[in-house]
Amino acid sequence: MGVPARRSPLRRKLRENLVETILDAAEEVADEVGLGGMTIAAVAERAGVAVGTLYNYFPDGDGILTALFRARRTAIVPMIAGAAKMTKHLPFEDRLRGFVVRLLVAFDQYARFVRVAALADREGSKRKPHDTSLMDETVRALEQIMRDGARRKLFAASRAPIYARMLHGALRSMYLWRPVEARSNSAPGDLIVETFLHGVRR
Amino acid sequence: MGVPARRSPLRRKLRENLVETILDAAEEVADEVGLGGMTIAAVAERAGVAVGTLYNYFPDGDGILTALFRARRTAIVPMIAGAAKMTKHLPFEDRLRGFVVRLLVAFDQYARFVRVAALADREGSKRKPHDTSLMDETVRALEQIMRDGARRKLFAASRAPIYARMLHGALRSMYLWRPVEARSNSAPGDLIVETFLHGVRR
Amino acid sequence: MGVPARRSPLRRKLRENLVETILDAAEEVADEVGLGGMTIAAVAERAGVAVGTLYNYFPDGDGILTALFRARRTAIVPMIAGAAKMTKHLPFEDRLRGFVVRLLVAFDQYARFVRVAALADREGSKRKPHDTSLMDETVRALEQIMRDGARRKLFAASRAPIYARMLHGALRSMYLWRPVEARSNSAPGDLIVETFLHGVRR
Amino acid sequence: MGVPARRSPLRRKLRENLVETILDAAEEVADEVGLGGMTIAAVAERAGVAVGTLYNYFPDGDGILTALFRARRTAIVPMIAGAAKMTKHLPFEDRLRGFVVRLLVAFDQYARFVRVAALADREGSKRKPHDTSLMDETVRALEQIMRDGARRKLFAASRAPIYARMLHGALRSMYLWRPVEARSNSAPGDLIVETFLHGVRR
DNA sequence: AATGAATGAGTCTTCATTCAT
DNA sequence: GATGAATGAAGACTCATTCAT
Repeated sequence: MGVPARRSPLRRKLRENLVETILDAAEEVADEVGLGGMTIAAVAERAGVAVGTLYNYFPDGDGILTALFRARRTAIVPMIAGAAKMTKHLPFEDRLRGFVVRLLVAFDQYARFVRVAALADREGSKRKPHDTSLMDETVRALEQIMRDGARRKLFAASRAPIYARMLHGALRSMYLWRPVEARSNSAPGDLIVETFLHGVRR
Repeated sequence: MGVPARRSPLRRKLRENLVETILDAAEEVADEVGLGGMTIAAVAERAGVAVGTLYNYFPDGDGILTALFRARRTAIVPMIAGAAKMTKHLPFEDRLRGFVVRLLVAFDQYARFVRVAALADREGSKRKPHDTSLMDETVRALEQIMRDGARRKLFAASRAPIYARMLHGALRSMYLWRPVEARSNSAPGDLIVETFLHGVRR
Repeated sequence: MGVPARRSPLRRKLRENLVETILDAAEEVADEVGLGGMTIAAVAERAGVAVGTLYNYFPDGDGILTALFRARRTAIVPMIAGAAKMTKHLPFEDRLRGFVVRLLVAFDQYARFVRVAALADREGSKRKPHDTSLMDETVRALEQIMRDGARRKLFAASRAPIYARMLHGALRSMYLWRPVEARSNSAPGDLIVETFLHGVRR
Repeated sequence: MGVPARRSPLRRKLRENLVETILDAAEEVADEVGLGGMTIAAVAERAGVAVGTLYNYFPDGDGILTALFRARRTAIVPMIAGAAKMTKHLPFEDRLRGFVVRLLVAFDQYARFVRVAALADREGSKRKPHDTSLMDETVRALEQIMRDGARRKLFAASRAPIYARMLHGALRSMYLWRPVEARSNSAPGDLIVETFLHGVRR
């Protein structure tokens, strides 16, 4: 089955929030064996419930993933949107710095899911393509900030979408790589942003 | 026991080179439904042969993917290595520009596979993790160029790996996005490189 | 993905003891079409369950046969060993008579399996060679009794293994033939033993 | 495939007698991996010909076995019949001794096939039950001899079939066991016959 | 006549989903 | 609601048989 086992008595954290327990389990399993390697049985076992129980809360296997992506999105997207909004009044460079710092903080808070989502964007699994809103939202927020920069005549408006993707990709690459290194180190993110900003400057 | 065979009116294009036909079919299918969604039957149908025929050329399903990755790697990695070597004598900035141009040309030549490989790096499918040498090789070449830049005192040596990943991620992101747009447009790649180079400059 | 389940109107006789139901089904099928002709689907159908159910109880097809041989061995071998032990104190001839009578009673109780096992000893099927302990155990017990006879100077010790195999083969041949005739007839077995005993006498 | 390989140049013993070459190959393979484990490809490889060639000589896979059994029967049955006939004039005991000696000589001449046939009698393979004439013929000849003995009032006529099977089984068991030991040793066979004869005597 | 690649039906095995308890 | 055994469609793989060369 690929997934270790960890026997049932765990996760009994009160039937109170079984939905969240199941989503956590799915997230863990997906992180360990990949979306394509995830099985309903493994999720149920990790959650400490019977498979049938999953179907009391979700219509089917994809429903679990859909819900997981929705739940995390509901938590993370406002943080991204908030980061964009809270820095709205700042000059372009400070805004980008502030946004990215907040973005990475948010991502670290949901590190496991971000890992799952980052590897799932457009993933080639047998499952239906899932919600990519995390990436989409990040790119969208970055694009908005870039358009802001363009509006301030720092660069041509046509560059905004490319810059947004450039920075997104750079951060993603760093993010997926960093785990190997020490965590909770914001230096790489800072370096990327500063390099980008300097590069954008006239 | 057993039943007659019927002559297939299907693609008989290159019965001469069935292995390549099968690999192409696998590449197409993987590009369309993802590595995890790929089935032996789909590959066989796309290749215009019976399932049994695949097993005359490959030990099993994973063997097809292994061969696909090996075949493409054999074609692409030398192009990457060659791009790195051919630009060895150039000053840092010119070298990076030259390398990336050649890199993107190579990738465009193998666009479908690059898409498959880019989405498969570290993918979480039920299949064994496959050859990631395409990404690895690209990052490695970029890192070497970056170390070259560090040697020329353009930036601290400790930044080389981060810069390599930064640029790699930026290019990947642009590459996976661009397909939607017009192809054969080197502008986004140029913009990314120039922005990066300017950002790195003192 | 996946499709509904239908309540099976089939043999629900001992849902309580599905393992034994499955082993019985395998035994029946093997007796009818041979070990090599046995298919998982046939066993499942005979047992009145879906194929998937077999895999809830056994790791794979061979696992079913392994379990069948183990189960029957567990039941029969002690009967053989018991027959040998219970007759230990008797003089050679009486011992052999007593042993064979008990042996045949035991075999008649497990007639179907004995038939399967007798035809499977050293069988050349595509399946892994299975437990041959039934034959082995019988020959071993006979050999021990024969050594007992040799110890009592009834014949040379070197003859014990040959005599054991001689009697075993004679009984096997009779056993596999008799089914065609009336069962529950101990006469042929008695005749064989008496003939053998007389033949051994000086 | 189970069967080693032994590359093609062998067995070129002149296309003269391809049929016999193929039958020999089938016999060897069956002896090594069992009837159930035998594949057409293995037989073809062992025979040093292409699979298609087999179908020029036999209608299908079973046809090869049918032909093998027929060919060997054609060779062996006359030897058995001859042994029975040549000893016809002898008194019962001498006749049985003479017959068995000749029988075992014949069997040793076709040891490989006898092994295959002995394990195949009623074998549980996925193949149709095959010609069992070797066993049948042996039992038949023994039965005839036994009836001869009964006619001479040495024992009741009803015992003839049982005695025939008894002796057949005893010899079979010894025969399948002996290979482990030194071959070309007629002592066990003699012992069995003498013991039987003594046992039958009043 | 010989070849052996191609064929595809038949089997085994997995796992999402159901539902009686 | 929770349970988990039962279900069977779907996918992987094997190998007897065919037939173009």
